[in-house]
Amino acid sequence: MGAKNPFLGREVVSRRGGPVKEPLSRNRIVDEALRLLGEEGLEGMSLRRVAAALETGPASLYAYVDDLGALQALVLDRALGEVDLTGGRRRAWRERVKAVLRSYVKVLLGKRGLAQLAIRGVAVGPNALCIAEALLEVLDAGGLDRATAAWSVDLLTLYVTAIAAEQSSGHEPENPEGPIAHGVSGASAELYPRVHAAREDLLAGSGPERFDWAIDVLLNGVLRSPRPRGRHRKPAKRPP
Amino acid sequence: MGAKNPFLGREVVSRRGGPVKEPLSRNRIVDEALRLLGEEGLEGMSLRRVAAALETGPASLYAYVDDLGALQALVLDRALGEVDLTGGRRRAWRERVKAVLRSYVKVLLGKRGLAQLAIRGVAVGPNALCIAEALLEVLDAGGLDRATAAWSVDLLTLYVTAIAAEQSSGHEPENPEGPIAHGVSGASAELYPRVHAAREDLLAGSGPERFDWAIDVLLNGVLRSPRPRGRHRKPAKRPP
DNA sequence: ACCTGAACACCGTTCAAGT
DNA sequence: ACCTGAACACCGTTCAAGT
Repeated sequence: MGAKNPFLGREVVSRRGGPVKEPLSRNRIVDEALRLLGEEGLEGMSLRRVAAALETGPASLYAYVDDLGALQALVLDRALGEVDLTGGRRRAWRERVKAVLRSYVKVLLGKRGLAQLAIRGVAVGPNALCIAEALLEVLDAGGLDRATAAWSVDLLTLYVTAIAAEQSSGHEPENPEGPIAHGVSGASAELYPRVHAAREDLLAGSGPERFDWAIDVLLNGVLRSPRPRGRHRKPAKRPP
Repeated sequence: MGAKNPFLGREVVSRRGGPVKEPLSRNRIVDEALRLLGEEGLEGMSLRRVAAALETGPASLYAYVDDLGALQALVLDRALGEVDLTGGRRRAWRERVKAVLRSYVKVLLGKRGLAQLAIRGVAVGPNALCIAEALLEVLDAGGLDRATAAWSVDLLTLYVTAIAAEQSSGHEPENPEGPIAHGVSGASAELYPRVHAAREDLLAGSGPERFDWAIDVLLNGVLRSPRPRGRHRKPAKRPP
């Protein structure tokens, strides 16, 4: 430890005596987990790896986080904070919905394991609620009745999450554009004549093209479908 | 081993000499894995448990199955063979589409871990192709052009899988109707006024009600949206 | 050549023993 | 009271040593 280059390493912060590790906190844990998720994918974000990156043992994390599932939910919601909810305030409402949803997929595809994480278990953290709030506002501005708007938020976010997960599975390690292409283009003309005939259409179009088409389909459908008749479940009195 | 009750146990099949275990086969492995999936859920379907149930070591399975992912794909496709593709031949095409998709969700929700398995990684096995084939046929009968029909199959199956996974996460162990209800009904009126105001609508409706509404939305949307413009990617010549 | 026991490198979670 | 090393009960996968 004698003559070390002072520009290397950063143990300058050390004081004589005990270690000076920044104390653990839920925030630091989620930060580190999100970084690991982006760099190593969903499988790489293990409690043990997060703990190791924070220079502690895996048991220490349980003081701040209930279990792996809770950490995953926290990480997902942290990431969802990056979604742009403005949607370009001046544009037509349909374009604003599209803008928000496009930002949503962009965020989900921006970190390696994020879309896979989002597709298991719907997001319900504060940032997910902000997204629902923003979508409800825009759909309301578009003139949808409240019941239709509410169910539409569910439909739109569920579909967008699903399409992000599908696309991100193609981005992963090997697999030239995912396993779908391989399965479809290998479909025999005798057994699957229609799949075979439509194979070019099935594989046609880039990600954004299909995404835009799908969102238009969903919005057109929502606008032309009758108001949902689902009876409200009053949580107050329950039947005996 | 002297005087045993001959009606207990079933080692009557044993012959002197070696063991008489039915030989392993890919079929037996997939059967056993599917059974475990239904009884123990997705996490319970491990290679080691499947091997133990077949009275062998985990390494033995690798002669018949590439890895866990391959086994999961085989199990999923095996299960998809139960989907009813007839859709009631005499009905109107929209009802036939709905019938096939309803059978699809029913199958996915029929075994505990199946929907969770389906949502990770789109199905591309022979039975999945049969479903695509059947849907293409009905959509063709409905007068959709080939490109729209092709993209619609993707949209419909992706959404139906996603909704099954969402519903099945509610069916799991604890959680009174899933985490969504808890997150939404706890949304504060100050931070999320619209979510708060719409909370009854967001939670209203049974599974089938929302499913039927969503399928109508998708079909209405598909019928009223312009033909997708996505250029075909000819696999022959690629740009330099 | 085929099969597999044992080993390897990981997991999430618990808990007793430390401070 | 808080923290955590070590242990527990699992994983998927590999491979050498058997037949």
